[in-house]
Amino acid sequence: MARRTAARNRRRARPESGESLTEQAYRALEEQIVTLEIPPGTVVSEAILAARLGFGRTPIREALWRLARERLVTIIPHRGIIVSEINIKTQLRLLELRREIERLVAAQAAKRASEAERKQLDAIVGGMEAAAAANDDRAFMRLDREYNEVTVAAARNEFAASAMALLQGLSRRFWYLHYKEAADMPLAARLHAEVARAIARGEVEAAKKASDRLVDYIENFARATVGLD
Amino acid sequence: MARRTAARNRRRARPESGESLTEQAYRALEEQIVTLEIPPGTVVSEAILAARLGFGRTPIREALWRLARERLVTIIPHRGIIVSEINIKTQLRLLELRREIERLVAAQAAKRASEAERKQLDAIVGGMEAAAAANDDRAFMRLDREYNEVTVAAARNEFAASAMALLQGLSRRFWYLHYKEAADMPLAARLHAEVARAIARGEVEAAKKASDRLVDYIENFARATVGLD
DNA sequence: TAGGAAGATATTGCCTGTATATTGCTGCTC
DNA sequence: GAGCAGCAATATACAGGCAATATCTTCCTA
Repeated sequence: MARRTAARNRRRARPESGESLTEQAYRALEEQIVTLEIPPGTVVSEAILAARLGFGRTPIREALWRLARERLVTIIPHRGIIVSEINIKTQLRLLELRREIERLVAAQAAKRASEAERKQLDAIVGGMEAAAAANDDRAFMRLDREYNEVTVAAARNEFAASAMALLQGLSRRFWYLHYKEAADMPLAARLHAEVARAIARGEVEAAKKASDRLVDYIENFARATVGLD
Repeated sequence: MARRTAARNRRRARPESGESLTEQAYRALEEQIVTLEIPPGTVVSEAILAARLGFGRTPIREALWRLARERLVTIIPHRGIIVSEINIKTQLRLLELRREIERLVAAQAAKRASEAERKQLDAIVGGMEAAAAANDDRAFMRLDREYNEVTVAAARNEFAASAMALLQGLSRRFWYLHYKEAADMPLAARLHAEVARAIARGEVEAAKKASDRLVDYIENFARATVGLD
C-alpha cells in the first residue's frame, strides 16, 4: 500500500515512524544538550543544526523554539542561538519551584497511585539502591528518570506533569555536569526510596516530608558544587 | 534606512513595531480565546486564522503551537485545531498546582519585594476594593492581572513566573465564562488585599496562609459553578 | 592613529509551494 | 439495503527561498 518515499529520505528521517520530524528533532537536540554533548555556551544556527541532524530548517526551528521556552537555549533574533550556560544561582531558583511541585506530586501520588504503580516504584528504587551500590551512574540516571515518570503519572495531574517536565531537562543537565564531583548516590537512592515507600503505603504526610528531604539533598548537592554550603 | 515595505502590509502587520509577527499573532489569539470571543469547541484551521487575523501562515502556526502547549487549543495532526473545552475537573487539577506556586510566589515576594513594589501592590488592592464596590468587573480583571504581574515579578523567580503564566490563561478563561454566576468580587478583593498586605509587611508565613485562603476561594468559586460544593 | 561610514556577511523572520495524511463521500458489489 | 473500496477534499507537515536586520570588516578621513 502506497509507494515508499525512500528516495527523499535523509539520514534518519523515517516518515513511517509515526513521529513528526519536529518531535524527532526536539528529542535529538534535547538529548544532546542535556548530556552536554553540545556544551553550554555553544553558538549554533538553524542552518548548522539542520545540516548536522539531517532535517530541514522548519522542524529544527520549531524544536529550537520549544527548547528556548524550556530555557535550554537562547534565541537572539538575527544573531544566532546560544546553548544556555549552567548557573548555580539559576539552579537554586529552579529548585525553589521544583521543591513545591515535587511535594505536590508525591502527595497526590500517595493518594492516587494504582497498585501496579506502587509496585513499579518499589522495583525502581530497589534498582536504584543496587545501582548506587555498584556505582553504576548510567543506570542510576535511567532509573531516576523512570522514577520521575512513574510518580508524575501516578499523581494524575497533567499540569504538574508538564511543569515538572520543563524543570527536568535543566535539572538533569546540571547533574550531568557535576555529579562526579559532588554526588552521593547511596544517599540519593535512600532518599528516593523513602519517598517511594511513603507513596506505596499511601502515607500522604510522610510522602511530603520525604520529598522535602530529597529536595534538601539535591539543593545541598547544588550548593556543594561551588562550596556555598 | 531601508525603504518601507508598506506594499506588502496586511491589515495590521506593523514591521516597525519591534514585535515579531509571531508574538503579535500569539497575543491576538490568546486574547480572543481567553475572552471567549472564540468560544470553546470551535474548530479552526491555520488558513482560516491567517486570513482572519491578517498574518501569514507561519506566525499563526507558531502561535498555535504555543497555545497548544498552554492547553488553550488542541492540534490534531492533519485534521485541524480545536479550541479547548472548559472543564471543571481540569480546572480543579489546575488549581492543585496553582495553589502551590501561588503560595511560593507570595512567600518569596514577601521576602524580596522592593519598596516600590510593596507600594504598588498596596495601590492595586486599593483599586480592587473600589472596583468590587462599584461592581466594575472589567476594572477588577485588569487589576487582578496587574496584581499577578507585580507579585510574580517581586518573587524574583523566572521559573515560577513562567509556570504561573502558563496557568493564568486557563484560569482567566474559566473566570470569564463563569464570573457572572458565581463570583463574589468584594470577597475576592478582600482576600487579595490580605495577601498583598502580608507581602507588603514582609510577613512570610502570613503571606502563605493568605495565599491559601485566596486559592480556597477560587476553588470554591470553581466548584460552585457546578454545584459540587 | 583613531573614528566613522559603508559594504560584506551571516542569521533569523516570514512566505509560499508541494507532499502527506486523514476523513467523508460516492458508487459498486453482494 | 449494508458494507467496503476508492476517490476527492482539506488539513497540517515540511522544504526552501527571499527579505530584513544585526554585526563585523574594511577603508576612508581627519
